Amino acid sequence: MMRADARRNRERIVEVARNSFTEHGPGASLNQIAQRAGVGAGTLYRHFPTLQDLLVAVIEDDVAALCARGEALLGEPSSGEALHAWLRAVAVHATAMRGLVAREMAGGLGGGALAACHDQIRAAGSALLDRARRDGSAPPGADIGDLLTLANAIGWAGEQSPDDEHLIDRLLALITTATPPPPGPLAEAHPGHRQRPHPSEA
Amino acid sequence: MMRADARRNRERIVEVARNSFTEHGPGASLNQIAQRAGVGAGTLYRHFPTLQDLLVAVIEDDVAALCARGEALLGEPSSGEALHAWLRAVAVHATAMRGLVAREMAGGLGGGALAACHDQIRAAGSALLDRARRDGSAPPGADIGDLLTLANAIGWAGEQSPDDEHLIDRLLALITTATPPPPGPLAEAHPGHRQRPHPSEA
DNA sequence: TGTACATCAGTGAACGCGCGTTCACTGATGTAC
DNA sequence: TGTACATCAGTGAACGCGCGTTCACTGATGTAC
Repeated sequence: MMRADARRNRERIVEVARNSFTEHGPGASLNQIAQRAGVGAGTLYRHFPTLQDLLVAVIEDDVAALCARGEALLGEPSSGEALHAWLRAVAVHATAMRGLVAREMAGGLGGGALAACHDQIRAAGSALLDRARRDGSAPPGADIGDLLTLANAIGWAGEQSPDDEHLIDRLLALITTATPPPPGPLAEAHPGHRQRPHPSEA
Repeated sequence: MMRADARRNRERIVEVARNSFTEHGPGASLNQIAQRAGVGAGTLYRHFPTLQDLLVAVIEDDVAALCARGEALLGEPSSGEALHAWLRAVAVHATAMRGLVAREMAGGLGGGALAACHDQIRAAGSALLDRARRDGSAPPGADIGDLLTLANAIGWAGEQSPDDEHLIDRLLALITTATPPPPGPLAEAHPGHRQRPHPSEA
């Protein structure tokens, strides 16, 4: 069994690491993570011998959350809005994943746990995209891999301009598969969002 | 006047720096740049006292090239395709700019030369977007700043997957303002590209 | 044109720094009785 | 329940490394005559 203090430390390290990757991207310092988690550097290495191990631990939670969100959104009446909402969640919450993908793809290592995460996300997205396709609210040519890549890229852009809260929403609105967000308080805050059909379609 | 060897060295440093930023992103090593350029570290600092100076030097060329391209594309018959082609150029060629924007925005410094670059790019894009708007081949709600941000994000995604040559084209095709690329050999290579209207529009 | 010289660009070893990583040692925890 | 003990998680100083940056010195270049 795992000792109680070991489990506590492990959890705290993962939590701090998530924040650090969010804040500093892939350049986050492991020594600093250990310090902020209140453990010695050696403790971090006991739990996560390689950087990849730590990244995977951080990501696994995100992946599980995104998959659960996707499952829930399958119950949403509008299949187009469900897909849109899920892509938004990917853009907002996949920060650590971006760092990981960047590093690991660069290193060419891959790693089994990584591939598993990738497949799970892809499966969740495929379910939403297929449903939207059957409803005709997504073009049959759209690829789930490309949509995920684009959502990640938009999330990256959002990180570059943390002060622009609505940037991610505006960029998502530029994607062809995105249905316009439902009217509501959000629409008031974005003058850029069109609620009426485009003149060229009239 | 500038000594001949000084000018040669300066040019070589900028050229090597561009490659290094392309290859390693913002994490490129200045010592390594100096070494690859065949100069001592001090020489690099004589020409570019701060990292920002070096980045600006690299970017100025890119900015000029993109502005020239934009100018030329204003003569293109299809305003929608012209905008699309220009955004593609931004995505492909603005690597160093991405590194700069990421660093400088993070540092909050800004810098006059930087702002000037930003304004030039924005002006070139605005001209193309306005023309497309008048033709009805771009939605009036689209913002040139957002389109540039999205093009940059797509370029970032392209760098993460350097093996997927057509990724940038496929992602650009997902943008609402993008007109489909003209039929040709490229279309053959991208089964994902639709040439006929979307079923939901029929 | 040829030469002597002053200027200033170029050099690269050296510095301090924070990084990732290790490892001999300490001590908290869970277990056996 | 209480205690003695073995296990193994935690510690953090220390290491080597490459980074950005500096600076006393060297030498190539452009200029004046």
